[in-house]
Amino acid sequence: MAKEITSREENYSQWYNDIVKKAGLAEHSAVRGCMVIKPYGFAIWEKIQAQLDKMFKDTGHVNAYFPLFIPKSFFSKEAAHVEGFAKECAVVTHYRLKQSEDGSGIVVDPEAKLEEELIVRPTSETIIWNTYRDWITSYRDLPLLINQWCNVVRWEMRTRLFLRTSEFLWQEGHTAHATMEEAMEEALKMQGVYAEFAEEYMAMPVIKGSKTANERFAGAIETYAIEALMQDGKALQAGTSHFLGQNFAKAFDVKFVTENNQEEYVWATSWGVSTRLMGGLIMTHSDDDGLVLPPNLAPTQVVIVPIPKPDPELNVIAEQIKNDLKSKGVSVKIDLDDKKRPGFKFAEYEMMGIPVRIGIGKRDLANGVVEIARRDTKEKTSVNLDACGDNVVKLLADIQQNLRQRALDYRAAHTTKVDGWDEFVAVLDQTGGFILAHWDGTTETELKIKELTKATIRCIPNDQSPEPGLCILTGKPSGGRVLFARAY
RNA sequence: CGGGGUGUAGCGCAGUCCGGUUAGCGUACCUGCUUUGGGAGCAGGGGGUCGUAGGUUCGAAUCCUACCACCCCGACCA
Repeated sequence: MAKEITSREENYSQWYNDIVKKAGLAEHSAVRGCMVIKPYGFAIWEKIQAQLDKMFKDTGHVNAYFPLFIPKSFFSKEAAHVEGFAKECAVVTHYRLKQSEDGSGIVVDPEAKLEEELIVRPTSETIIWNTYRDWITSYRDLPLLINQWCNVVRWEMRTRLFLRTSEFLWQEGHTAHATMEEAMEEALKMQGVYAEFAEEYMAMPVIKGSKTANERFAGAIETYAIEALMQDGKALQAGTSHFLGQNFAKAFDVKFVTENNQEEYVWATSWGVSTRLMGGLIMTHSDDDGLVLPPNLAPTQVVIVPIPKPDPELNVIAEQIKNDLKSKGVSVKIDLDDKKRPGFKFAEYEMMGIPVRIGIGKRDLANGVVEIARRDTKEKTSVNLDACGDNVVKLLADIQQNLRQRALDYRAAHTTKVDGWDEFVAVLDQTGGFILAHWDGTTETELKIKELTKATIRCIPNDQSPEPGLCILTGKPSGGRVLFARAY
């Protein structure tokens, strides 16, 4: 019992931390607020990256890379943007160190002060739009559809592994368009890409919606988001896509000439998802035995464990199964470690969330079968050796499907329509989860509700149906329900 | 940034109040033997600037000061 984790019921936060650590995903570093992503955690991130990157390419985007540092003056060109990020920026002021006068160590050389301070990017709109000015002159240059994979820094006061760290990895797409309609369409398209990725690959159901003015990205006209529901009943914003209007084009003077020889400002979008997705992945599926990974994102989908320990006869069979599965596109690992016993390995692979485990023992072999165990339900079945490959392929698809269905069921059971204030408060405290309720549309009311209950408006659902009602707080008229929740 | 807590072997902890042998326990690790179908048993062994830097003292894990990091709860955010 070397690696027990805290149960969700006992302490959800601790459970999350235990999984991140004990599944070998990440750990705290010596640097405040910054994490080390360990090989297994990074392998999952690489799977996420690879799939998203493919989806971006399939929708016509290309990758590029822009600088980590942004001159302070660029940063302050778009008023709302500066205001939104000013409080959490790391600033580079000097470019040299030297031995201190008294020999006690290294100090910042006061003579090496930068003429203009550099901001470590919290997001790259400004440096990118400053560059786009030179790249865009004609309607023929549009649309410009660029993405970059990089790190960003937002100086957070309170951090949690993957969910909120001072430095994190993400991708940010930045596109330029000739018309408002096209930019709007792009922003919605990428919200759709994120939603598809979340549902099909992460098996994490999401609600697509737009943000209220209060929750909108600094500098955006409209922010679209995907919102997921975690197992503790709290919402997680898993991706955002912004329609930026002409705000950045005007701030950085990015104009193009139309077919009719008219000079116009460019329309913009930006969109991003981050390593925060890892947090969502963990909290959507995992259980008290450890991580549970959807097969589509598991670095290793199947592990083969010879029982009681590897020997030539078993290894040959294991190798056959592995080759068969590999030819079917499944990633497989055979555990040839003869120092650890099977029970230990079972627990270890469950902690790591490997979707399928195949046990091969002499007793099985005598009967021409292998034991197949699935991580999501922990069911074990005996399967004929010749049917093993097909069976596992089917099982992986089934696990992917089951995880998604389970998450959908959870969400359905934790989404409540509420019409009165007392009920709103009661549901928040007892059931948690998403609440669909009427709101009068003002920021003032939204903030008041947040102050009273800590719940925020996660989004105005894209598929919101018109329905007259009364605001749960003020009783003023509302045209439709919005999605409330306590959030990460 | 406020309130509370923690920091001693890879991990988990005792010892700290009330300073005084050689800093201990569990686990992990190494060696050997016996084991092996759900986290093996026995025996032996290695591993510590007690978070960092100062200070008090004959003597500091223990007392004092400052700093750093992390955890929990708040305010801010992806």
